[in-house]
Amino acid sequence: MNRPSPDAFSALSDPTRRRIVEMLATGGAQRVADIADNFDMSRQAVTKHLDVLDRTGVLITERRGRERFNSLAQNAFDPVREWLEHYDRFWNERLNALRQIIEEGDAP
Amino acid sequence: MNRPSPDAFSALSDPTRRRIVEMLATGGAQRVADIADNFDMSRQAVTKHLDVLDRTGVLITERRGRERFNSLAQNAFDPVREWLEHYDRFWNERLNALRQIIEEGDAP
DNA sequence: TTGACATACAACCATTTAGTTGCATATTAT
DNA sequence: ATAATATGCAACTAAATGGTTGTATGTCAA
Repeated sequence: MNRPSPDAFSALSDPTRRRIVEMLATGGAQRVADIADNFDMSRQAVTKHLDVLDRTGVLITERRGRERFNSLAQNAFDPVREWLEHYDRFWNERLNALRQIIEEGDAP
Repeated sequence: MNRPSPDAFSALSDPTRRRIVEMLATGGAQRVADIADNFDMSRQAVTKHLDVLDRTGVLITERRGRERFNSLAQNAFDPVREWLEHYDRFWNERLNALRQIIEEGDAP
């Protein structure tokens, strides 16, 4: 009964999951219980978030003995970044067109 | 009874909304009904998505007569891009550390 | 002015999501 | 062997989400 893998976009859509990614990125806790200590919610709730991140490929989970170590995978958010870069091109064009007006209107 | 504004991350998390953004970015339809024509769902459902995008600041809505024109706002996804860029730095560091190993292991 | 058109408003529904609690299992330490 | 620890599994719940339909409102055209 495997749930469908959420995509990177929806993995990112939850603030708790973003905080988890931040923790792992900055070399913080990696074990489930240690990660959960940073949140005001149950360990099981955090586990669920970790599972979501795992299913999207954001996390790599390694079981050593009774402990589960979670670490970041590379390139997991590439689809998101690529999407943004692609459409940023459009926004930048518009931005350039508007920059003058904005600066003129805001400058002291 | 204003609903809380969803952030840019969750605005992006729905594929229908991403397609709407793509349509607007590529100069496609701007009126509600025309946008809705591109989807296999009711116009009202599309309106709800447009409202979500509007509340996050992704869209700018302009009412002219009986028509509503939707266009993209600039910089709406900046928080997302900044977040990604920040943590990409981490991933790139790890990637550099691993590149050698990967290349050595995979090269013919 | 009447009718058609574009949209808004509102109630409702099913599914998903984010959380909970209780209990089971496996591993380590004494 | 026993107890403590780390995690997993499962059932449940509340609220959010993504969709529906029906009706109302304002605007344009004949």
